[in-house]
Amino acid sequence: MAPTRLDDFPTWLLSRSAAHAHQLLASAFAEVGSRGYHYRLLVALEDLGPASQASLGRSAEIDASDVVAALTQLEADGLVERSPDPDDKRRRIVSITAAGRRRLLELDRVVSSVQEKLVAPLSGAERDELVRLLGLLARVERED
Amino acid sequence: MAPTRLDDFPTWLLSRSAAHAHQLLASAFAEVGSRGYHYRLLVALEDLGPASQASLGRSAEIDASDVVAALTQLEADGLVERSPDPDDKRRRIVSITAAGRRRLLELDRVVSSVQEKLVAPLSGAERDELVRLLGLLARVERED
DNA sequence: CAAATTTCAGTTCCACTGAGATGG
DNA sequence: CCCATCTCAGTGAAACTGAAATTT
Repeated sequence: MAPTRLDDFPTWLLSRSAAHAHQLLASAFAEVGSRGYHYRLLVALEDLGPASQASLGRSAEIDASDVVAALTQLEADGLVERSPDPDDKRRRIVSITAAGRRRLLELDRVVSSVQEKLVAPLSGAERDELVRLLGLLARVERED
Repeated sequence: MAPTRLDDFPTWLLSRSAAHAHQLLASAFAEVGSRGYHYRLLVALEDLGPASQASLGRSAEIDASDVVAALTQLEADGLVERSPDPDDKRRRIVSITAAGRRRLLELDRVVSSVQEKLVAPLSGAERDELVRLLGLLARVERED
């Protein structure tokens, strides 16, 4: 055992790779004037259709307090709309606008190109295997 | 292509897994009154022997300004010592103490048990493959 | 009453930037 | 003059906590 080298620890490798991925994503988003939260919320909106802020937060795995601020920005950019829910007055129903859909398609391209850049050193089979293995870790995580 | 689902993106899976790993590590370190930076600096000290703060930072991949604060804590706990470098008065030479070595062994055990917990859902072969694939990503990263 | 939603304010952690002082 | 080192101060994103108001 060589406990002095971090480079074989799964935790270390994961942390390094994720930091790299995060940096690629953050700078790619920044180049088009967006952020990870914005993309994730737009994705959740397309998945769910018009939805409450709380359910969007659960779907995008973003804390409720952060959802408020991010949606305020998206609303200011005309990408989403908030309206009161007539059936439940606690809720505000959020829907994506036409501009929001266009923006999402644009961000999809940005994200896809980042994926490509990230896994560039791997073969097709290796990419699939990486996704499969990480999926196994994520699945267990989710069961906690 | 289904661009609306994040769950197949390597960046997303990496982020989720790394967050999980980080949480496991952080709480394991916290239980014994330590932190990731402390462990990484102690490892770097064992790798390099007595070294300047700047070189420790490069080895542990910790920003110079953060190295200062972390070493101040380690010094307060008696785990490292700082002394002026007679040959280069800009430098402070950091060395690990006997208590620091004992601490490092203890933290090695903590870290090892976290690795085990993290990759528990994978078979031995799968663990090796995950490490290999992440290593490929990390290697390219390092060449930038 | 308990629970859910929205919101604000504040905190923590990590990683970085900028600047200044010292010295090579 | 330029570069490296150490240090402090401050910034910014991500994620969270606590609390309050409203409504179910």
